[in-house]
Amino acid sequence: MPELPEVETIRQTLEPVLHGHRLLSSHIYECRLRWTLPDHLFESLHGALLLKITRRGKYLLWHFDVGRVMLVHLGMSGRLGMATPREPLAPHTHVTWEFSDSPLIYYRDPRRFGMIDVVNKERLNEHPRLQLLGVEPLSLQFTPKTLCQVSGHRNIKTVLMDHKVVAGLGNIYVNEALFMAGIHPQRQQCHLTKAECTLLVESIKSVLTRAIEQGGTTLRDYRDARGEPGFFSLSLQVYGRENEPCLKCQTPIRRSVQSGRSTYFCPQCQNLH
DNA sequence: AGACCCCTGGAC
DNA sequence: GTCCAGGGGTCT
Repeated sequence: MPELPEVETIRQTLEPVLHGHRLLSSHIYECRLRWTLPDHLFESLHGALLLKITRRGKYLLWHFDVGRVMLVHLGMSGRLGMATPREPLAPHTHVTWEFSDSPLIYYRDPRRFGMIDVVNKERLNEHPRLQLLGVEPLSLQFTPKTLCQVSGHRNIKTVLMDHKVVAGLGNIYVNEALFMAGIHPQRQQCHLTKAECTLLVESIKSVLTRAIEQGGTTLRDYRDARGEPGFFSLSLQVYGRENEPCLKCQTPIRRSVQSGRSTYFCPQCQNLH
């Protein structure tokens, strides 16, 4: 479900509620996630003050004043939200956290592809899920060079989906950025011109920035931490538009499958050579 | 690079 | 019933 703009929107809607509040208690209702939650995972955080929530790729990092950090990844169907203490928990609720003077925070994940972990601050960058992540796409470190330096003959869509190269992109925004840049998803990365790499980097930054401004993309069930949907769905140019006319040239949008994921593109506007 | 795996739920 | 889904880890 959530790609970088959705995770960032959740961060932005959750942090103002929790920052400066103390974690009083937590409860694990369902320990089966991508990796099973240990019984006492959150114990070291009880009584700790939440300093801030940051984001790295699609991971949310909850920094506590005891030198511990909680990592949360939402997988495909994970959701962080707020509930009143009395209301019954929705199905597939894995964890709830009770913070001082705050609504009850829950994590819910029907497909169980998400993960939650807690680590020492000093060990954060060595965490197996973080240490191999590439650059942040909205940072100054993400440049045309990032794409040029990748070795091999992979197609450009696969390269952009590779979090070791650039962290946080997903299927929606890769499709959208490639359309915006006029680059066919099956182009070999090593055959892109410098100008195309530049345009692609600009397109990625542009589409992510606009998506964050719209609160992300709600296709089915994505909601921010307040329960609000995202409105970038209204701005999608190719994703999910198979057989619909290209918004630039009217040619029907095509769908193919690359690495098991749907790829949407305009065969007219997106150059293969 | 690609196939397969992990899961549930919704559309058809 | 079948197919599909915004994730990614782990094998060959």
